[in-house]
Amino acid sequence: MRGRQVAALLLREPRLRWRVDPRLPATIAGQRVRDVRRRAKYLIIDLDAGSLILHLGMSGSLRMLDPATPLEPHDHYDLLLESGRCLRFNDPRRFGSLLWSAGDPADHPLLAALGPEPLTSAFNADYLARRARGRRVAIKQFLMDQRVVVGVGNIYASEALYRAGVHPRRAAGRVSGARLAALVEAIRAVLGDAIRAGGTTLRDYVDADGTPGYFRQRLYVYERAGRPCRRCRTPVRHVVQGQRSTYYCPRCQR
DNA sequence: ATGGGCACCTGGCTGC
DNA sequence: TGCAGCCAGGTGCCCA
Repeated sequence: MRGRQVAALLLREPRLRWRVDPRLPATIAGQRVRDVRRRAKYLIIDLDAGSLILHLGMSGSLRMLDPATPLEPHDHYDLLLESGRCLRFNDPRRFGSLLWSAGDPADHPLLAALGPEPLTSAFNADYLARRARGRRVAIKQFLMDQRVVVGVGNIYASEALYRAGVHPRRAAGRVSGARLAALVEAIRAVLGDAIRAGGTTLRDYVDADGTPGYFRQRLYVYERAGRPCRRCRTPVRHVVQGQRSTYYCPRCQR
């Protein structure tokens, strides 16, 4: 997409997580794509006069295809390029978003308070200890708080806690410095491993080429309730925290 | 400031 | 075969 010009935005269904501004197609038509990048789970498409901020939510996907490709249910918008290609967004649950930022997207309200990227040096044991101090929220929910660290979703939170040997219900402020350091490394490792495996396909996730991710086979606890812990054979437990499923080994995680 | 719960929405699966 | 109930990869917002 880089260097191409936006020919049009075809907005079929503006009712996404936030209603897409009906003036957006007129705003971006004719602008050149200066860069395509990512911050947390937001995709940022920098144009001449501002940036598009996209999010896939739980069920969203983007495909680069020929604009003549027949529409499928939940194809909510097409970003047409002057090159003749088309970026098509599909999202059954409509938890995804399409926003416009006229200034620096880092200052956009949704991005301004985000925590560090987990694979950078800014995310380290000292940082995590400082943020966790005094916090009584469960460590699992703390790790999923995007103001603390971005990118750790429901699957990888459980997996990282397992790898670090930390009980998901322990108060964030009561996890020792050594264990927080182990958590930093566990988060880095699990995200790296998952990325190398192409992601985790639970049901229907596929990458831009249509390839599923193979990390599901390497999950230690997620969706393994009742099955033996791979390390100690104790049955994996399932609990609910903040309306989200959590999986852990009661023997390996303290 | 913090923590907890709800909201947004559709589809797929299970069990009766 | 139909249908109610439950669950799902995210995360902002409101209230106590």
